[in-house]
Amino acid sequence: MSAADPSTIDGTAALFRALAHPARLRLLRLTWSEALSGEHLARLTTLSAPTISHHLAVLREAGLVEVTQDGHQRFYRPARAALSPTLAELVRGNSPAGAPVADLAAPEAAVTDPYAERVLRAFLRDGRLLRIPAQRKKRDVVLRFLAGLFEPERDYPEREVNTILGEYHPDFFTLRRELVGLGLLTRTAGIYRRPPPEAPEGS
Amino acid sequence: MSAADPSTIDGTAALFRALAHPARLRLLRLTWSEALSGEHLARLTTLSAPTISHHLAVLREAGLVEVTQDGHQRFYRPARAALSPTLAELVRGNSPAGAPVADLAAPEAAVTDPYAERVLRAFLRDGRLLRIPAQRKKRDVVLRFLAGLFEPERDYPEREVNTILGEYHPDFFTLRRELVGLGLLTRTAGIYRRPPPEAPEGS
DNA sequence: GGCTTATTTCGATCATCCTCGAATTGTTCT
DNA sequence: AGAACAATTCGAGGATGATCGAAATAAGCC
Repeated sequence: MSAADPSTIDGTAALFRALAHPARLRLLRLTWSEALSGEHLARLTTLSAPTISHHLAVLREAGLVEVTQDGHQRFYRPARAALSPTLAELVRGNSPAGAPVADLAAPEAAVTDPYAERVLRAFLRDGRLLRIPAQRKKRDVVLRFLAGLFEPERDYPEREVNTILGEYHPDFFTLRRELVGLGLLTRTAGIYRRPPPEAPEGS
Repeated sequence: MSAADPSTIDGTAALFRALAHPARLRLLRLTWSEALSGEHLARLTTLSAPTISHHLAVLREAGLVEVTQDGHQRFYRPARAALSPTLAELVRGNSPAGAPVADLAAPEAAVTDPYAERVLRAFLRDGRLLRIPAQRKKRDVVLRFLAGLFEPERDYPEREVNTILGEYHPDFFTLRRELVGLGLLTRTAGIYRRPPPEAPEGS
């Protein structure tokens, strides 16, 4: 129930938030060499028992400490594995090894065409578009994939379109223009829609 | 004037605080592959220009982004060096290489005795007491060093004694008891004092 | 069962932070 | 100089978090 998932942006922010208070950093330092009870920690710091309990709960919620119960006191120690990644790995959402992110990847993009799959694998990395393909055929593959991010028949204000496309490439403007140019999105009065899958193009 | 010093606990907390918001994580991600202007970022996210400016200022204050001015816009990119340490290194206050911390080390401990110096170097690491020496001679050296942390002739409530000693070792209780046992601290009515340097012991 | 100790929950207060509209500064172009 | 654009500062609101006293929970001990 705890340990906010660091593969999401909000989860990563929660992890950093748990570390963003000097009292909690001190608790991790004090317990580094040996596990300590909450009451012991309350006396080491100048904080009250409820406050220590609160901070330990935050650290536990973030998966940063491990607890072992003994008698009627609990001993806390840092969860070293959770502290092993670098800031850069966390910021980018990488697992240290290279595990799949695959989360932002494709809400609907059940890609079956082997050629399309190869192109997407080449241009998408970690949920981001490395660059916009220059070749028209490859660019079409990418644009169709991006169109799949939008639910058909739903209204999207321009700002939302920009946000969605911007997750994949900073130049959302070019992507948006090309999507409209191919008819994969339609624009009327500043509102964008993805046409129903039946009629992708008529020419 | 910026870039809160991560060798202090408060500085480290400030660094984590700068990373503890999803909007700022997103900004770092969006600028990872290419530097972007603030206005561009404002359109990629759904945030207003002042809000983006605020978040970029926070990141800059923490030394997490670099700025290059060009025309009348500024391009931001992540400061990768600042993002290279692991969480554990930051929590413990280690520089990744092994640079000196030397800050909590010794307010007054002008150690001149070469033997004492050798003992302290062996048992103190990064401003913490690795373990309490078992040999009496070595333990005396460490206890005399710890006594040097207290100003002579000043009143210390027990809580403050615990805090000061606790910075060096979790078992501040043993340390306190031994300091009193050697007469390096005196205790009267719950108040601790370090006696004047003239008369350390009479036996 | 009562008593003690360690931890947690609750409730309230106070401080900090986020967000944006409006206004300001600084830069480029004409 | 004046217009246009990007960035920042200022001020206000709403939200989140830190801290502690008091009370509740839980686990040993007598």
